[in-house]
Amino acid sequence: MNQALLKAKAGRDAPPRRGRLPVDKFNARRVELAEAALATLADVGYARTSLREIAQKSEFTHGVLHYYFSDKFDLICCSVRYYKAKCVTRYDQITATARSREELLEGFLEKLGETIRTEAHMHRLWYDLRAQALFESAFRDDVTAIDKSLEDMVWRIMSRYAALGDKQIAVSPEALYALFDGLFQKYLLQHLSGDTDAISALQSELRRLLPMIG
Amino acid sequence: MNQALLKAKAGRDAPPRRGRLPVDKFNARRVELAEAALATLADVGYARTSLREIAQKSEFTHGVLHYYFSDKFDLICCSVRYYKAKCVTRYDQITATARSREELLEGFLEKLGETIRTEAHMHRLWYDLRAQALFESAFRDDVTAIDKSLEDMVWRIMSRYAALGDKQIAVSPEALYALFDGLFQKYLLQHLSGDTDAISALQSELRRLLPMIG
DNA sequence: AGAGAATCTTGACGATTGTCAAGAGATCGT
DNA sequence: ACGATCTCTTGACAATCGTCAAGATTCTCT
Repeated sequence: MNQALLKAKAGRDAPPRRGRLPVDKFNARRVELAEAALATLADVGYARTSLREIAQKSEFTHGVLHYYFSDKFDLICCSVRYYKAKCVTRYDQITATARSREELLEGFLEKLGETIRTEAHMHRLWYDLRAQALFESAFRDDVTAIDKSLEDMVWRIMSRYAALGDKQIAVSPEALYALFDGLFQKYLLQHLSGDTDAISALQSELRRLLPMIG
Repeated sequence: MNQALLKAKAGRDAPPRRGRLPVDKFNARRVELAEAALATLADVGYARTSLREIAQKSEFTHGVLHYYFSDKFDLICCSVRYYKAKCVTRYDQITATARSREELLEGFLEKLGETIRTEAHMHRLWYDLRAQALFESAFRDDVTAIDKSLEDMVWRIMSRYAALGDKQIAVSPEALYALFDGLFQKYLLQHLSGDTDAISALQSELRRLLPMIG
């Protein structure tokens, strides 16, 4: 067992220094296992996520998790950080290319509906982890950072939308994100409950709302 | 062991028929244990709430929980329903007595700050349970009902606020609740993270927002 | 090819979990 | 006061949990 590695694992943020060379291979496997952890979290929720179930979603056995992570917490924290990158660029394409308010609005709503339809489990993972941060201080910094980047994402979309209409945004970034997030969470629950109209209800709610805000 | 009781426990909603008389005493103890469950959920979160820890917060031992509830799920569902009644009347007093927009706004913000300061653990319990409902369908009906009654509560406050200024509310009840809820959750996390300015930040955010909405 | 390091599997450990059965204690009608 | 019923405790169970150590396997470099 590599002693330098263990030290790196203990400190939960520094990139691990390997004895030999392939530090990328090591990190690649960490990411691979983090993805398995995210899949498990999305499937059964934080409360019922176990290391053995995570390992079962990877191509390894449960013992390997303690080779790449110091403990369960380290693994889940790493997964949460990895999750962050996947969220925040979802609407950048449509924001950059849309040439009218209508085009931006409809493109955004289309993407929004699609992500609820196809990634609902990933989204509920996020709300679960954010709730865990209310109890577990080790999650708070990461969760707050993700929240902030989502807020920024929403603000970017709305800024472009307002600019296309030569308008000003009427509310603060916090309030805007709170509004979007609260609505998203509500209709996500409806969608997961089997309500087939949930997505279109969210879309028409936002179609009414956005012109009022900016 | 009472067979009729067991049957009542199996069906998770019907009021249990007892062999003898004191059906109220039976329900009173259920409520007592549900309160211990809520205290545990507020303390450690859903993921780490165990029956033994719940019993430890009551004056009984863990075995009694299976006398009053068919299983852990039944207990937590019952606790969630009991929780509902405690939330929705918090602002009724100030809504009824306030004689001006200013008085209502400041009274509301005062109560809001107070409940974050003194009942933060209870509030995080709610966000945890609502996240669990995204995974566990057995929670969904209760959670949706509680969400609705909170939405109604917010709408009542805002309606009164708008009426005192002879104005109309500019948004839908869903959007209004989403906005309040999203902001509340954000600043609750800040408050629990040790940010002593979180409450006043929420208050000034709402002070700016409410006059715009109605 | 062979030595040594890196990677992964296996199996075990102590602790904790939900559940339940057996029985002790309390309470009630008679 | 006694017997029946309700209430609660105790202790056990099988399962599952995170963790870790020992060893098998694979990879890498000379």
